[in-house]
Amino acid sequence: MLDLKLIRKEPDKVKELLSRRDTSLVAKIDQIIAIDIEHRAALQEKQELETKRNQLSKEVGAKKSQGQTADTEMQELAQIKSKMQAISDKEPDLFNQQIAILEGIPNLPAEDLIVGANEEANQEISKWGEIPNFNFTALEHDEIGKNLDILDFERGVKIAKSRFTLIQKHGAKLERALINFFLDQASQNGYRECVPPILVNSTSLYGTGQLPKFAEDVFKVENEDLYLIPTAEVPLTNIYRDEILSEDDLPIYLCAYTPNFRSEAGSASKDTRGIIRQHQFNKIELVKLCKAEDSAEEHEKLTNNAESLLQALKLPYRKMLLCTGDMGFGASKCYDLEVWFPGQAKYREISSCSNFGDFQARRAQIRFRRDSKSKAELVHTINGSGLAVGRTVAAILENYQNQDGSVNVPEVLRPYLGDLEKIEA
RNA sequence: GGAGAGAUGGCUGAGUGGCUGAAAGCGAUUUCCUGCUAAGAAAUUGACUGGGUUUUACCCUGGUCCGAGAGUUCGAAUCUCUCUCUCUCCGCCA
Repeated sequence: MLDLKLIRKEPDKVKELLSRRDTSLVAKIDQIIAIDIEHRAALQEKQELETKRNQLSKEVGAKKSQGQTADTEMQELAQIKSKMQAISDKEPDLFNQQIAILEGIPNLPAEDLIVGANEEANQEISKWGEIPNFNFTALEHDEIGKNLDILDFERGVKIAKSRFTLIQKHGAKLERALINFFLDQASQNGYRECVPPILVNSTSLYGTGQLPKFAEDVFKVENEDLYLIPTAEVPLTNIYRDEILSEDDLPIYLCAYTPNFRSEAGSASKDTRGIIRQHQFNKIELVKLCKAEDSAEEHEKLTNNAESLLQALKLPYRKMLLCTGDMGFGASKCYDLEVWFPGQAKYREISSCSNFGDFQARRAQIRFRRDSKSKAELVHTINGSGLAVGRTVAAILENYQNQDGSVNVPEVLRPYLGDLEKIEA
């Protein structure tokens, strides 16, 4: 959520930055400012009435305790009360209108981003690794997985529904090996390993920005205020919700392996084959809470942490800096890591590393104090995948495939698989 | 699932209608004191927010907040109702 004070103070700057994302947002800022003026007038009026009420009530109390009557004061109070009725309905109403609009406004993009409407304007920052040159026709991962009997799409659908897949045998082992490898790496990089709840309440989803705007993207538990997490970012970021940390606590590095659940509403015919886009998938998430002045550097470091995993697995990838129009709702700056899929002959996102600035921290009220005298300040939050496990499995199947249908195991994973070198049917 | 108890500031914990934004203790900060440390003394110490002042900061002056929401009352941490959560015991269970 944007800072209302910033909107008041520098409306033109806010509008200019938001228009880089989407020009239609400018009107919303104007709306907020208009309501804000009205709201503050109403608030002032209400507070003046409250002041009077408090004064008179005190006088009534004083008189009554001395056995005197206080009819004049009581009459005046009755008048004030009826005036307050109207205003005390209006004031919170205006405030709620303001918040409702504010909740739907995305974060300001960082000033140095390329302005663009969609992924076509994203900027390639770097490329790593060599694209494998097969002397046979490379298969796509779903084909390879079926042939090896490690991906069972039909039965996944039977058990649940479409976009659910049964992973088994060496596929399941590979999945587990990756989870362990990623967690070990995260630990080495200083991240605190967590096993958080994977059902969270609506307040937590609000804190990270999934609610209220993106309610249709998450699965909700019936008759409970609980949702399946779409990413471990939600529970991890919310660990310190409504808390004031001390400066020494920062930066905080957190990581967790969790399954993630997404309804994929609106992506009906996208990626229907394979395990690229599933309702349930495993991911290791990296989260950082830090001071404002450190967030740019911490963001770079977190992205490097994610990149180093692809490098260790020797998977070719490119690093994209997202343009203003392609970024997620809460991000102010975002790198996507895209891994090469030889079967599909294209790069696909495998990690998204975002700096949220204070956008999430304001919603979740995560603050810190520099010393005992200073005011509480919002932290900055940063997160990224390190990495999406299912997509890594898919990438390994495609990049490490052999002509005979077998798949080599990346060297770095062999210790995790009892020194297995090759997955064969 | 059944029965009961409870929810107050960074923490412990008083407070059953006005003198309570909140006793007391702990912790923290500042100052004083002893040659350092330890001990001791004093003061300060919640969050959010409107307005004034202001480059900020500081300051001044209001308002709201004692789990959440609604109600009673001139006045609610305190009374009533609804909800949420926590704890204890019993039952069930990985």
